[in-house]
Amino acid sequence: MKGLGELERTVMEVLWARVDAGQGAATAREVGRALAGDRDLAHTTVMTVLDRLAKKGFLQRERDGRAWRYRPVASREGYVAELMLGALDLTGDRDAALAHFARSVSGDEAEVLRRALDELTKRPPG
Amino acid sequence: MKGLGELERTVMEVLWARVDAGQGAATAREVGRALAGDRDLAHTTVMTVLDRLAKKGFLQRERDGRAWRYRPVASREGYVAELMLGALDLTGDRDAALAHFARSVSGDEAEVLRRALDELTKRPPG
DNA sequence: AGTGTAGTACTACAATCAGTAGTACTACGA
DNA sequence: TCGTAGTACTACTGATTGTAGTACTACACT
Repeated sequence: MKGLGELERTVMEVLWARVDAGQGAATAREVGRALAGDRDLAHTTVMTVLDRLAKKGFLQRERDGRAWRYRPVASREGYVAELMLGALDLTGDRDAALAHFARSVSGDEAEVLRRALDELTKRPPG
Repeated sequence: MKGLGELERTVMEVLWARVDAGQGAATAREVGRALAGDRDLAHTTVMTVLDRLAKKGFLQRERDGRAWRYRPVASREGYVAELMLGALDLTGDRDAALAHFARSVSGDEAEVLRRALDELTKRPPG
């Protein structure tokens, strides 16, 4: 799993937020507008980033008239989980790394993990 | 947390293996020898990588005569756990990402996680 | 029909990072 | 004093990312 740059992640964030808001895929123009204020990027810059993201497989695009609409392929959580799994792959001893990780999260987060694992037991993954 | 390059990680691997083997910090020459066969790098290349790793805070170095000896600051597991935590920081909703992650590991790994979390309960982190 | 606007594809350029290594200089043992 | 090991410093290259310009096309409105 490749990491993304700062701007690339910001753009993904915009797209994910739209998913959360129940809005669909966005055009470059829309992403640019969402970014305006924060960053004042040239329209082509936004297009380039969107295009690269799509080429890297993070976005899927579909035509809407002459324009393209982009939507995230994975959820934000899915992406983060992928990154974490990728980190895990960097070591020979995944179990040791996992155990170490479990010990490094906060108490509340440990609870979240426990609960998710419990759910797993009740309703095994499909 | 910055990610490391391929060679950088390989070098860290050599140093971590030495820790596992109960050998201490290594000189550039020793790292180079450990790498030989796999890769045939110039001595200065190894030195450069070691130096960069130290500047990035992954290695600590101490004098041994005229030479430097390098040793990892963190354990392999600690490093991986840091990476995973870093990925987690990329999202606003850490809990959702954690839960997603818990659901994406294999059954055996879920078990490892559970056990580590159980240990946490018995013997809280200090 | 002509013109402006939005949209695309293609190209480009600078900065940073990582892999790789050379050079110049120093210290030490034979 | 000569070779060897070691360091510090510098450098080059390719890939990635942020950033954006240019050229061309489609469409709507006057």
